[in-house]
Amino acid sequence: MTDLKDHGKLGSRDREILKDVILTYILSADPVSSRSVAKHGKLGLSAASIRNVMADLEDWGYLMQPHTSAGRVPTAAAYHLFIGSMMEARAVPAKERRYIQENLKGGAADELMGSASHLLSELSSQMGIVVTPAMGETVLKAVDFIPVSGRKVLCIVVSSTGFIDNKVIETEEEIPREELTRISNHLTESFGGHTLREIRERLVRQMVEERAQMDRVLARTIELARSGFSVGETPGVVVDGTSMLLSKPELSDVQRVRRMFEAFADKARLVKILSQCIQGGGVRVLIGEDSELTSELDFSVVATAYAVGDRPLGTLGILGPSRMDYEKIIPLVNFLGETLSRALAEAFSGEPPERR
Amino acid sequence: MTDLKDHGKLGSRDREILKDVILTYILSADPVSSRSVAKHGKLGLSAASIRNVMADLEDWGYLMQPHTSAGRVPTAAAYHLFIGSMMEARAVPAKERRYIQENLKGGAADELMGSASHLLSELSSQMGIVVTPAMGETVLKAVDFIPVSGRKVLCIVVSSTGFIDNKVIETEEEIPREELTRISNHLTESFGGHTLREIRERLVRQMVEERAQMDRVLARTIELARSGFSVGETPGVVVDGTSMLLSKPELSDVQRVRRMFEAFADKARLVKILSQCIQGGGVRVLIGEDSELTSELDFSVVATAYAVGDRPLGTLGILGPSRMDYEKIIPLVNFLGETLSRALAEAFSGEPPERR
DNA sequence: GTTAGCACTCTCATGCTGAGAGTGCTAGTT
DNA sequence: AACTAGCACTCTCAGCATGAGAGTGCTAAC
Repeated sequence: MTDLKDHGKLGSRDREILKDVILTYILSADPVSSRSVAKHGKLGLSAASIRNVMADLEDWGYLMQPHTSAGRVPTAAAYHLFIGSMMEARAVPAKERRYIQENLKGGAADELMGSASHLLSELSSQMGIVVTPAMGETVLKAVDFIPVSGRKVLCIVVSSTGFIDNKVIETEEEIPREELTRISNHLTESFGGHTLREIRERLVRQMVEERAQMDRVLARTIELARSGFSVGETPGVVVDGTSMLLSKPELSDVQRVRRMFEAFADKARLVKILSQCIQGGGVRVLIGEDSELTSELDFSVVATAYAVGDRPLGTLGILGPSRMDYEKIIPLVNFLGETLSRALAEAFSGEPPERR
Repeated sequence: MTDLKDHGKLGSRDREILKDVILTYILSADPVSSRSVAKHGKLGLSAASIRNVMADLEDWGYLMQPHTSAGRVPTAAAYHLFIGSMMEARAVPAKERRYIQENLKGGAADELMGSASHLLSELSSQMGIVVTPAMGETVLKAVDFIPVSGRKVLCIVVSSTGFIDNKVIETEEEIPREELTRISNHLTESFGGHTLREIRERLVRQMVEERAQMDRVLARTIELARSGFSVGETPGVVVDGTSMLLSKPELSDVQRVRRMFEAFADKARLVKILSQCIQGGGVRVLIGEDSELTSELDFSVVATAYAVGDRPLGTLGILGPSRMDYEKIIPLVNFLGETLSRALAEAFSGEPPERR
């Protein structure tokens, strides 16, 4: 708004006070008054002096008052500054670590997604979100074709990380069971280890090149693979703990609750927001202004990517009012990202990857 | 509350007035006054006479007033009476029929569940719920075992109606890929057409009887089948249109919204409520008193079972404030149940079943 | 059996008031 | 020059009274 450039101008006392305000506000949800900072704060200043500083902080765009003579509330800029350079992350307590690891052990990939989402919401008291990989980007482990009836075939695709997707496709002619089995074995063996997208592209190229001398089996193989592998182009979203948000004071108004739900009904938007976090490692935080959804509601997103090896699969994170305990939540999201990555890798390779 | 036994005592005029009150209330959500019935109603009675009747109806437990000098509101008993003997069901309009049929055509079983739930909520403006079959009760179409790593095997079970469930199981020793394929073929061929529960039971019996002379392959088969077929014992729930409910005037209080969400977080309870409807054909309506959830919130459930052949698979229905348009919603739920059943049967048999 | 009339009750929106909280400013202190 | 005490000012919020409006119940007349 005003001079955000002079971060540097913030003296150490200004920073100390801003930090105090933010921490208090995160805890209380009420606008913070100069008096309460003076009392609670470590620096032995009077309320009046604090007031001066807070007025400056407001000029610089870090604080705002809901109305004259309410206390002051941190802005998005303040949170950014707080997270970037004044926060002291609190490591995830051993107890929670153990709890997470126990609940994220073994199981099929889709169960892992559910557990991760639930853990996020439970441990952060916010809404937990996990974006599952778009099948097209995953590495093929196995294919199976099951004749359903007539020319309909159920195609089941298993990714190397244990995700499963399926689709009913309709072939041009009825294909006998044995041939389906042969084809699926063939595809599994020759294409395992590549992404579905790669495979599709390769098959299409092959089809164009060899159109002339294709035999029937090859033609059928290509037909099946082309339609079958178009499975799950769009990633899914697993959400948990919506009711957590309802107890937050910022959602005491039904209108806001409604707007929130309408926003969430559009899963594609959630995916888009979360996906902003997939690039680059580590945890990313989106506050207010960064997206339509969060700004309208004064919400924030803390998210990170999970991956197997160097292949990013999806994102996971939490969503809640901007006023949240970043010192706890950022390490939590980080840890969950790592643990989920490891759990998936484990399912893949069979052995736990070496720990650093 | 008071003499509900003398339903018979309701004269035709009483019934007419009660019906008017219910219809008006469903439309307006406001307590309805004697005056409005007198004006709007067909019978040319004065407000005073209507008042007398309404006082009687209150004594008999069909109406209640939120407070003296508000209008009156129908009780659960009134709704039951209305649905049982005074409602005129409005057939689903042809346009909606077509819309439903188009959206419930083909596709894999899990997509069908999602579509059905969405259609329910969209067309009723209430929350749509579909309970998916517990895998244990479905008929086996095919099994597949895919080696994951070491002794871990991914077991994929396909039901004859196209539902898929999967599970990672850990075997006692590593089993080579070819043997897994042989075993899955064997199981698929010899047990297709039976329910998972039956198969498990039969295998366990077999294991006990032949314990002595079991060869290794048989032992492994039984091991795999036992653990693999324990898949999906509990049914799933697909919910859609939660935000629809938020616009209802009865949820203008955040506390209620919160209680509702907390109730819904417990999917098991939803399943239990909906499952009360699975027995007996047709549509069932639960109003208020019938369950903890609905009574606390003044909600109702309209649900029916869907089935393939004579085998009931799951239930589907809507949930919303008791004040809902039963004349429209009951036929809607009924039609959706039939259409979903047919769609699933079609996927199963390949041909649309004969129509009556 | 029906209706008109009227007193009564209850809710709800409105406006007022005083208490409380918090600020901004100024003048005085260190 | 930095800090603080004091004070006037502003804004919110809860409580209260008030009056309009809606709806009922009852009674007496048709």
